[in-house]
Amino acid sequence: MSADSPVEPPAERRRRSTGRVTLADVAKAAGVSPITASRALRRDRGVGEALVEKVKAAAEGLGYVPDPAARALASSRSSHVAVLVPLLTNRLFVDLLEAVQSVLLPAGYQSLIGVTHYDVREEELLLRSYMAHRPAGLILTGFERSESGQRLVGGSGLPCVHVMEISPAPEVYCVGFSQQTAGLAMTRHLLERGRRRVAYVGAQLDARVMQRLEGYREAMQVAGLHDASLEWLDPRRSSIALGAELFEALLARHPDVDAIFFCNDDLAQGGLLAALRLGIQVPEQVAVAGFNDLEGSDQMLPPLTTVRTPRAQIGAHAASMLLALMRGERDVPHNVDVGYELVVRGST
Amino acid sequence: MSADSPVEPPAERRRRSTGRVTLADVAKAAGVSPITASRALRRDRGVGEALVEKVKAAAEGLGYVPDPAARALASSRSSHVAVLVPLLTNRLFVDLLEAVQSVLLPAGYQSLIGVTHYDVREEELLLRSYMAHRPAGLILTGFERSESGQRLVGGSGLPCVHVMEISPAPEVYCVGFSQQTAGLAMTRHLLERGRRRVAYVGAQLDARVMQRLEGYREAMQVAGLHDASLEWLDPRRSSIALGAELFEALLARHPDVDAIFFCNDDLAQGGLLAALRLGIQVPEQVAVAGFNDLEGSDQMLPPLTTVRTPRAQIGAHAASMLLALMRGERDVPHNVDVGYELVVRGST
DNA sequence: CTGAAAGCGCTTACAG
DNA sequence: CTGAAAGCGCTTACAG
Repeated sequence: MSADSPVEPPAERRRRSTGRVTLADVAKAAGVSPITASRALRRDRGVGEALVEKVKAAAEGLGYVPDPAARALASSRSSHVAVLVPLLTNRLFVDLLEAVQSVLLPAGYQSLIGVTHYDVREEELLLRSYMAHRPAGLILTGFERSESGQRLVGGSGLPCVHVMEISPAPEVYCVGFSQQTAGLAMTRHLLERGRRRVAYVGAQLDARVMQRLEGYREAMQVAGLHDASLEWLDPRRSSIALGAELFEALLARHPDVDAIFFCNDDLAQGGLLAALRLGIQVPEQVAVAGFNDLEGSDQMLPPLTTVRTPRAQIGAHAASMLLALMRGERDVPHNVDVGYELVVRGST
Repeated sequence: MSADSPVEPPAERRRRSTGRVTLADVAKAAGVSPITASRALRRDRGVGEALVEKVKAAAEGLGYVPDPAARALASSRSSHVAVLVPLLTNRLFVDLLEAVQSVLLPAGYQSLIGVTHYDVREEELLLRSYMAHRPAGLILTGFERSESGQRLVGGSGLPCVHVMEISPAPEVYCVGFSQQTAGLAMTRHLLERGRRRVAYVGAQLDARVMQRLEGYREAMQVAGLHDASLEWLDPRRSSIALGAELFEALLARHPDVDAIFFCNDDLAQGGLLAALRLGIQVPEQVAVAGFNDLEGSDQMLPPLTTVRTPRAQIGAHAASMLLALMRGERDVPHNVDVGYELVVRGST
């Protein structure tokens, strides 16, 4: 055996072996061709059950790990799924991502997480950069994007699932709920509690915040109580501090307001803390409602009434849907409405 | 031109072109060989400035995007950096990640984000799976990992930067601060305020929480005030609700406690809310301190005294350090201490 | 149901 | 400073 060494150098020098256990090694060990080994491992078409077992055993024994790069190059499809969310600082999207990962990872897919900061230009750059990695699929938040971003997605022909919103469009896959209906439901709840001067406070002003506003408007108009001066829209990033600031400013300007519907729980928590600071009674003087049921909302004084949004369910369902699309399944439902839940606590 | 079609099919049928603009196209357009084009684009070794410009122009003109899979396969090094954090539900790590991404993305690297849930077995699985992608580098949180996780990292020979903690070990790269010293500083602050019965409340009990505990112990022992029954350690996940629960339980058991040092701000916020609910005066009856300066801490009643941890700086610095290591730079500083800041507010 | 050949798009290792 | 050849580790497209 040691006799080989002196003769081989020239050949050896040419090689660039990475020391990796390769599919060829597995095939040799199993006594089949590399193609068969490849097919057996991927459970592709018919390969005799006996062979599949033999190949799997060989792979196991050698500690074979398929090379994603080689696979991607040969098949022009990687094991990556690009997942784009607006923010990681909103717990909502973290919960969504965790659920997505919990479905995708066991299925052999890696998530490439992109944070768009609610900026369509940033999203487009991310899309462009991630597309170069030939992802196997896409998960995108909502439907708001730039023209060319849209084209990138459409032109790629890649399976794509949109999350958080729903859409009747048949050419689009989505998992979410009607933000507008949820906004309507919360406003109705406040009206049913006897509130008349109900304000809506929105920040960030992304599409979903505006859809909730639509629901609020509809409920207020139906009740004949709509007053445009009670719509407070601030483009700044949603936060506890901003909620406190807007709560104080709104009540200074409109002392007769008897309920505030904040578009997100962090704002509402800030509002509740401001009320404590200012000695304003909640809900006696003013009722406070939020959206999303974020951490801490149930601990506030008083506990915050809000809309619980099933983001974990959305993430898991979207990932499963994407898996089905990537498998090439036909008649996958396009539009999945997972609903929402009104959670009434002490603040209203 | 249309005359070609009838003759070519057999050859065409063999091809599997993806329609992508390839390096060969760029090389042809620039009138150089693919190798030269490759080197020019990567700014590898000497390629005439004139040629570099010509190649770049050609690439630009054709809209060339390098194929990461092909690059990874040929060089056995991808453009991925694996970044492992314990949790995304702690804002701390989100801030860290954002900073890492903001440095890595412009440099052409993608982050593969892995969430370990403070579980060394989960971390090991992630490591194993990410290693298959031949990442160009690693960013890991802390030093606590399984034997085989350790071996995976060490054996790979990959550049690796550890974040959040520091270590004098010369073979290890890290960016962080001394958690123990920070814990010591906060405890001293409470003692200087005249507090004598200072409790430490920790949850999760990961390495850093225990290091802060060490600092607390040291300060208490030096002051001759250490009392082991005032160390409250709960393995459950840190949260606002848990902080409220532990605050109430601790004061019920030890009514003489005059200060509580929570290992994280979410716990402390919960403690503050519980105090409000129970009518316990903060800081008069009991002072409350937290750690990390998370969102909302400055909005609490009273505002929370805490330790501001420069996680954005840590993330950015770690990413730059990794970039230097991946470039093969020598004498990169091993151990970067970015410090921390005691933020004294109304709660102490 | 299985396999020999070619190719995916790059870079490494040698030469010149 | 530039290039022709080979190879990275897989899978696709054809055959049988």
